[in-house]
Amino acid sequence: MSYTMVTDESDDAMYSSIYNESPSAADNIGSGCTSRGKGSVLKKGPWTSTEDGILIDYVKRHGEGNWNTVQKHTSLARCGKSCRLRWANHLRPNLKKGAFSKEEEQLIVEMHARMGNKWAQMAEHLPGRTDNEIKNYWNTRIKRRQRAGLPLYPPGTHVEDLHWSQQYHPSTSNVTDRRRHQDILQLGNSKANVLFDDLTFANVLFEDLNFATSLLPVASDISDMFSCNMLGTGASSYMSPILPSHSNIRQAFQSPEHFQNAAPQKNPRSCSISDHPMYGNQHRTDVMIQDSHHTFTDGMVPTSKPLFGAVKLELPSFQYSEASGFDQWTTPSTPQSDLLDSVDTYIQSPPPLEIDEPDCFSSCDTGLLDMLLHEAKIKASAKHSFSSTTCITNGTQNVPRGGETHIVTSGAGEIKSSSLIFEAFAVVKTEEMDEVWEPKRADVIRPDVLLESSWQDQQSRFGIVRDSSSLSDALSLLLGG
DNA sequence: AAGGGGTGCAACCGCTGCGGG
DNA sequence: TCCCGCAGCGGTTGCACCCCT
Repeated sequence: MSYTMVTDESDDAMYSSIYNESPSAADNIGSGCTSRGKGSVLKKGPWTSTEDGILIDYVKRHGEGNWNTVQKHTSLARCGKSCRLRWANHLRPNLKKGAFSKEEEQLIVEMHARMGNKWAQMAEHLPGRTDNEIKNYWNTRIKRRQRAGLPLYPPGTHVEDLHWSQQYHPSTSNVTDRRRHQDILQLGNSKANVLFDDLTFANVLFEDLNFATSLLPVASDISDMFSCNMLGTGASSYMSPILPSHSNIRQAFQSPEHFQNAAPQKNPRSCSISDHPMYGNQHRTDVMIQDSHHTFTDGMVPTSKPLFGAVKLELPSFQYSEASGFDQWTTPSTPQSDLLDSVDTYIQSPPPLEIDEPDCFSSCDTGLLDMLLHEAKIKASAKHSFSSTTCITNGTQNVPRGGETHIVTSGAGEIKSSSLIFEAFAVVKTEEMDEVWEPKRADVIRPDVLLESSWQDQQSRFGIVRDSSSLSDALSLLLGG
């Protein structure tokens, strides 16, 4: 749908009446445009063609910038911000109108996976497109995919599996990002919230299970199953992830060293989530799904509205510094060393901690494990064609495909996947809220830890040669092997 | 045909960063 | 160093249009 909001001359008069003379006109003066040049009330609302012409003429004569002087030098009763926006989004030359092309759509998806809601930065890589356009597109896309029950990122776009970790990495999330998350959640501190922790982990699990989709054909199904069974929503796996409040994270990780100090360095096995300020002392958080117009449960949640236990679901953003050279990334022929390094590190690294309770699964088994395994067997038996060298970049454009370098062999990926699946069972277990759960492997699925120290470091630090055999066995079970 | 909800675009709002005085 | 104004960004809202019943 495409239509212009420019009104004709008669509308101009109408809007003059509405915005400048109506009793409510003063109410239309937002704090963003408070100046009242020439003693007149600044106009708001849709632009008229006359106003457009005036602005275009002004820019021709004076160039862009100095938007606040537009009102002084012209008859426009618009604030500078409004002028700038109008020019940038509609009037400036070389603007590309119309629907996004497939290439543009894919680029947006991949950029969002990498950048998060950095619309302006995305617009820089889409000539002729504005940040507003991209933002609107993304928001509607989110809703579309949400309605369709699809994951936000199409299969094959796996960078999102990384940026969850990246976003929670204290040293890489910038101040602005952190600030913007301050109002995500207002969680109290009175008592431990096991469910909050559970859902947090569950979210990570879903992400990782989706990640594992390319490695494990059954993983996505498992993920969906999890979302239905664990959360009881019946929605897609992306419907109701719960993330910890960033403000809490900020408190917990005021410095990179903070976690290291607080983390169970001495004896990781003795780590309890409740030991850490990030995970301890959380209120129980229930899942609230809003799905009304302009309310996003996926990717964006209005932060100006009170959230009852709901969390801003801004998708994990694989935030890169501007200096990281995004252009390189957009050029397929250029080595994607940074991204791929992350990918490879993330995927190929085995879980850092062993499952130290041999009876974990039995004690944690709520029946879901059996169901999962059963389901996995069925699916695996139906998918004999599963290759042990599944390319993790299947379907993505910018991550090079194929080639040993970028292919994750079944070993590590499987280990991770199965490990994460098993992680979930501890999570499932704790849905029985009456029990006090003391996770022994909290830092296994804490992305900040995963980033803070490499998997390999974790291994060496904890003196763990990963118990990969058990996990491989588990995977074999999942695959019906 | 009508109306009510959904959809998508345009514009506004609040905030931050930055540069100049 | 501080203050102030401007530019820009991201989130949010308003509203015209679409579509379904």
